[in-house]
Amino acid sequence: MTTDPYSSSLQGVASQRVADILAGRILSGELPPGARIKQDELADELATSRIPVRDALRMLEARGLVVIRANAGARVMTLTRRDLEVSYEIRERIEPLLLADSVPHLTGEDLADLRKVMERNQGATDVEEAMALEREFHWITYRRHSTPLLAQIVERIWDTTQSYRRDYRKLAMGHTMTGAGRTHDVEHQLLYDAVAKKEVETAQAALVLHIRRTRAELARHSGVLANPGSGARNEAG
Amino acid sequence: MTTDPYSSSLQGVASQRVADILAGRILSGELPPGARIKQDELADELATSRIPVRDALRMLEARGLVVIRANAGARVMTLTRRDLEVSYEIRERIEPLLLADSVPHLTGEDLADLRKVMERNQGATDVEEAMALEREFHWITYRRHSTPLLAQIVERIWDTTQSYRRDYRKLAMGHTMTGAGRTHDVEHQLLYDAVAKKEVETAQAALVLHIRRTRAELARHSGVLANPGSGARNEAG
DNA sequence: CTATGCGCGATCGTATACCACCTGATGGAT
DNA sequence: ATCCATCAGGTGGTATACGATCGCGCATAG
Repeated sequence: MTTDPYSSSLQGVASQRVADILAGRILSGELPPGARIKQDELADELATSRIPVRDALRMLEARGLVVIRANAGARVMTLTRRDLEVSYEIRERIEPLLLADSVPHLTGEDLADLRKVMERNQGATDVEEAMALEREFHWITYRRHSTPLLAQIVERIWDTTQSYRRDYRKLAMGHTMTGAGRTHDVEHQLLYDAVAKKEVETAQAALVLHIRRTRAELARHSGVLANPGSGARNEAG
Repeated sequence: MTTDPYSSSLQGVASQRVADILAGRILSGELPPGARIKQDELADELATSRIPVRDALRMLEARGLVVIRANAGARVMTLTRRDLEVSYEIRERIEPLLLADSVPHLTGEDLADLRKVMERNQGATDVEEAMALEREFHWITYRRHSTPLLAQIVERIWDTTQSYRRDYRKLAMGHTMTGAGRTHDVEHQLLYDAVAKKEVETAQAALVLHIRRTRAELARHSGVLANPGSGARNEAG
């Protein structure tokens, strides 16, 4: 039970329940990018009718987790290498905004939580655990934001890129465990220190560094990761 | 007719048709922020059942145009002053990315279109016309992008802020028609010149200036515009 | 052997009817 | 005057049915 920064409450509403379950499966990698999602099948499995399933799919489309094509079904969102690259460029530019909005209002307890997660992360060896902790770490720094709009955009990007980050981590774990892993930890430490001291601009710089280096790392390895990039300029019907 | 980066055609699909109509009403201001949307009513009016209407509402929720609360109905998205401010800060940071991605690939015809729209805009006095031309102008500069993800985010922000921009323009038209209006035109000219010369960084700078100044202008007048801002830090169930 | 077109099945989209539940408002009791 | 209970409107969900559309395999032509 990780403290997922997303997870909406509302248990009684079937569509929300379906959406949560589906989102979990996508974010956990159980449903990989490109996987087809059949409405009947899912409705049957979750003991509900197709309407909540359809509603859930629309909700997930809103979050960028699935893509729906009329009469052709829903599939888990796929990103091209370029999309992934762009996602990081966007993060680099807007997450500092979210951070600056939150940091001044973080409490002592928030900082304690942050430190705890950071330290647990430094000892983590399991990919799933590391991903969850990484996510939690950053979202604690964003915890006291007052800009849901911005947070939603950021979260959406985290969600849509999650599967690809996982693929990378699994790949990287084999041969860079000590090198890249350590750098990652150092960056977290830098970010934590700046956040704890409420040095907003330093924290922003640390965050940008962190995101940019991760992007570069990911780009370096993206050759082996799948994806038939369509180098098309805009779309035309 | 703005160059919508997605806008699926598909006329046969009722839900898409409903979504398009609803989006039009919201963007035109016919349905102002906060307006309630009743499913039965809309279904009846458009001679369809509630299912396509629900689907359409979910689609519009995905675009950030409406907000759906379980059992409490759908309403046109409302932004607080803070949301509006943040929207502009986001635009300031990510639209230059989109611009840089597109400008190098703009054709001579694109530039001709751009110039045409700019000149028509300089003579426009009608608020609706000016808004449409403003939108078209910028989207022509983005026309040759290859990053639908980024374009989608940008378009979403344009959509959700449209009603508020309209309110401002209507307000400003009365007493700043010559002052602010001229500045606006000059900025467009600066952007156009840089784009035409394919000076990407200059164009980006001009764009940032344009967005930032618009934001400042809007903030200055936002006092009179509605909105009961909830100064709450994050949400808590 | 490859390419083109056809047709059928699997799914999706939509319609209808009905019940269950939530929300907001109305009105009465303290 | 404030608070709580009740009630209608409206949405969420279920069940069922049927037309429309897309993918894919198969037959046929080159």
